Amino acid sequence: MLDQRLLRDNPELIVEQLGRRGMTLDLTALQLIARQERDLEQQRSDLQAEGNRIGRQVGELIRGGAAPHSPEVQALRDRGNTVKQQVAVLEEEEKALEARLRDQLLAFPNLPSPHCPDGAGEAQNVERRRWGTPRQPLAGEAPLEEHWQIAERLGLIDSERSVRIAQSRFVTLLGAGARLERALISFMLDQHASRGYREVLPPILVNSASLTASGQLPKFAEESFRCADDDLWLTPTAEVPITSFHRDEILAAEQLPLKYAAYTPCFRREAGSYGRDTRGLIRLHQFNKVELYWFCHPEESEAAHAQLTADAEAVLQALDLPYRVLDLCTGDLGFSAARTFDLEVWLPGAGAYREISSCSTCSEFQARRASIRFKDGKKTRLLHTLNGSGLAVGRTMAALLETGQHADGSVRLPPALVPYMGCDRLLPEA
RNA sequence: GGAGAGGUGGCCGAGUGGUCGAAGGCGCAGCACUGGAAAUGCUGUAUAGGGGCAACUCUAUCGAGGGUUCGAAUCCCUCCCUCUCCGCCA
Repeated sequence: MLDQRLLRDNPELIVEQLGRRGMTLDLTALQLIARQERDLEQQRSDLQAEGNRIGRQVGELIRGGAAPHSPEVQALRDRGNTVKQQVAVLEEEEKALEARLRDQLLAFPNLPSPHCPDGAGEAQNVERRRWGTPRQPLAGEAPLEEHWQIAERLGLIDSERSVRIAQSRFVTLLGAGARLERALISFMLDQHASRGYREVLPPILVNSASLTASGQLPKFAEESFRCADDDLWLTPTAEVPITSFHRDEILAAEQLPLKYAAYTPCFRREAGSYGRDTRGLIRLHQFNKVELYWFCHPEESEAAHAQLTADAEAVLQALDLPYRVLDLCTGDLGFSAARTFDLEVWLPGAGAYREISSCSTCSEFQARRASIRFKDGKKTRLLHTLNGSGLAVGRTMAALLETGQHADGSVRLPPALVPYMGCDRLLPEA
């Protein structure tokens, strides 16, 4: 959420910075509401001060021996009632303005970081670096298979029966496929734990306040699954429960940074993506993800962002999966993010880089929505939140299958996974 | 799901209509004492918003929301949550 004071005092900055996202805004009306709201608040609290004075006077008079129904006391009572009515009227107006203001403020995305490259859309994302050598088909070799072909051939997934259980865009993992998923989750969590992250296993049903705090609500309600009879939703990412883990808290500066690594299933409706990535593990309504999350001091968030991204990259490196890092431009930035590095893994079968992690700093945007602060000396300040996938598990499996595919039909696994899998390759079922 | 008890500041805990944002204690911070520390003493120690250069000041907040009253932590209503017992259950 944006700062109300910024809206009142310097709306030009908001217009300019959201302009970098491609938004055209006129905030004069909203600024007026914000100022009216403040003026009303001033009037109302002055009136309340008078009411408090009257109340105190009545108390003093009665304690001093005045009869409760003497004309003097009665006059004060009458004035008190008048004041009360006036306050009620002002309060109602004030609440209405406040609600309008909040609704609108909640719908604005975060201001992009000054370091975020300007651009209109994904074509303007800036590639920062590459790691590893993308596997290409050898001359004369058969074309490389896509992961879903490999997975079906090896009996690792069953998509058709999953439709029977749920609907399309769900998969069932089987045998070595199920085991590989589990191995990857353990491997990722172990690696992050060894790098200073505290492991978390949060609730995966979350309430509306939690979704609002991290930015999915109110604008993106159609992206999440909702439980009809409760104020509960299936979490679209562990970012949601972790943000709200510390909602309404004031942390000590010495506690920062707090670093969490959480495995959760994630649920997304993927509205508007019909026909895209319909096969395999790339785009599902339910997928597993290990999420990295930092709560940190505002002055340290830029370094934290680099570190968090490096921690996500370390997983790809440990798995020998080539990737590149994109610095998302302002036009491609997510709602809550001030700056985002996407990690794109190389999929040899598809012959393309595909997003496998998105590492964002949300500056104080989520902290303000969730009211998460820390004591900076005498002052209480909003902290910064950062999140990144470390990694999306299904997509990691897809990359491993395509990268490790062998002419004999098997899939070679990277050495790091051997202790978790108990084997170094996946073989066709006998 | 049924029955009962309860939700007060970082924590414990007092407070059943009148200067209560809230006694007391613990914790924490500063100062004094000390060679240093302990002990002791003194002082300070919530959040949000508004006004002011500042000192400071006004308003709100005792689970949440409404109500009664000139005045509510205290009385009434609704909701939420926690605990205990019973039921059910992995």
